[in-house]
Amino acid sequence: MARELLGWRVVSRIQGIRTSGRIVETEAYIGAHDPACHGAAGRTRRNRTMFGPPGLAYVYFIYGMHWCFNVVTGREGDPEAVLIRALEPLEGLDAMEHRRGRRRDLTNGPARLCQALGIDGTLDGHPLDRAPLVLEPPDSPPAPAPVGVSGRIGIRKARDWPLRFFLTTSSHLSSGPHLEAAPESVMRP
DNA sequence: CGGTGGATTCTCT
DNA sequence: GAGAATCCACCGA
Repeated sequence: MARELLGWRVVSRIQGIRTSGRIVETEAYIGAHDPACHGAAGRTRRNRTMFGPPGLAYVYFIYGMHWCFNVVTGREGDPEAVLIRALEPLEGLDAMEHRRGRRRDLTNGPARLCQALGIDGTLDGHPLDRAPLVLEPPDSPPAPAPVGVSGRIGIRKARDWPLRFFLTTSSHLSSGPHLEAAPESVMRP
């Protein structure tokens, strides 16, 4: 599902402002046997949405100041989700710039894209087939694009599991030292 | 450009 | 009380 979601669009309508972006980078968190998955240690108040039915938004707060947005993908009871790590901005660029307080680096990072689209904890558990936060499929047929795979970013446990997926030609991927940290783990299907 | 450390709050042990 | 699926300002080259 993490690979499949590349090319889909995330559309938000927050405070009457429409913003959207195309998914270019994702990470998979694959359930109770995945040590890096929030659901690995069982159901808690924080991660309960992960255990719900697929199609919900799992939004969690991290590092004292950031929100991150996941798409719940597992069956009810299975804590599986896809973290949306980067978008290509499409609509509402001015609103994104205003929310982010800068004109670059609007959506290249999981917390950055949440800030740009106005996503916060009030949307945790929201079904993604309706406003104010909607997941839309790509235009059919989707243009073929090379997909890169690497280890996941910013975690300690199971860091080398090849569960990060990205459109290699995108100029909107998450930046920083992480991207170059493990070039040998990047492969082309 | 790369490296470093601070911000800041919530959750669970 | 530790640590977290992060970001940003700042530093030096």
